[in-house]
Amino acid sequence: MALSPNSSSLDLTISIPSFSPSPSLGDHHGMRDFDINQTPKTEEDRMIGATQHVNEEDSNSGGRRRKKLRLTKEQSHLLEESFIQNHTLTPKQKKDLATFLKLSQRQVEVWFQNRRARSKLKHTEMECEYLKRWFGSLKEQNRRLQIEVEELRALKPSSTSALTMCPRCERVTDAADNDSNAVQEGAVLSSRSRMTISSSSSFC
DNA sequence: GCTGTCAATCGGGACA
DNA sequence: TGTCCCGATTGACAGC
Repeated sequence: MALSPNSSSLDLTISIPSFSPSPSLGDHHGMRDFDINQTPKTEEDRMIGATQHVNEEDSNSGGRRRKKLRLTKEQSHLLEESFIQNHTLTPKQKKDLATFLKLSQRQVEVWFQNRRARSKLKHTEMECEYLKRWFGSLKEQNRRLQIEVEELRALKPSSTSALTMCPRCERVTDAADNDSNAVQEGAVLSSRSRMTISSSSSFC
């Protein structure tokens, strides 16, 4: 397969197996979309190709049996390349691509829709993985902090009961020592200290 | 036989 | 109102 820069004069060799249109399967109520299993009505619609084939039983069974179309490697590859460039197609791009690939515009449209869906699903799965790992690290961090808290409590049981910060000078005092006004100079507020901030009481 | 993949279908929302 | 797109689902098929 060779691609020239000018899309209108692409030099692409795609193997298109002989195409046999499906027999018309009658009126499908409420069906708005192009049905690949129906007889193509226009020249463009007749461009449906790829590996589509007709099962003779279909026309006899009476039921509408969908045939599985497999795009050729070349078709998939070119569609993929187009998708990398643009996740959505303009009507002209769609028409050109369909003509070039000898597919119907509807097939190209469907391929892009499904491709976008797969792309989104993949992205969501990656996001899920990321969030799982993040959750794991947060759990681990939480576990470490809890151990740290336990260690601090073990060091001085009375001081971890309640620390209070003076709203004016923002110094931290031990509630247990409040009566004696033992103010901790330059105490640093951190996650390691369990404290309550009182807005009404003044210590200074 | 089961399972995964993927083209096609369906119903519905958004928008010009 | 027609067209386009999306999400959910179906169904054919391939690989195991």
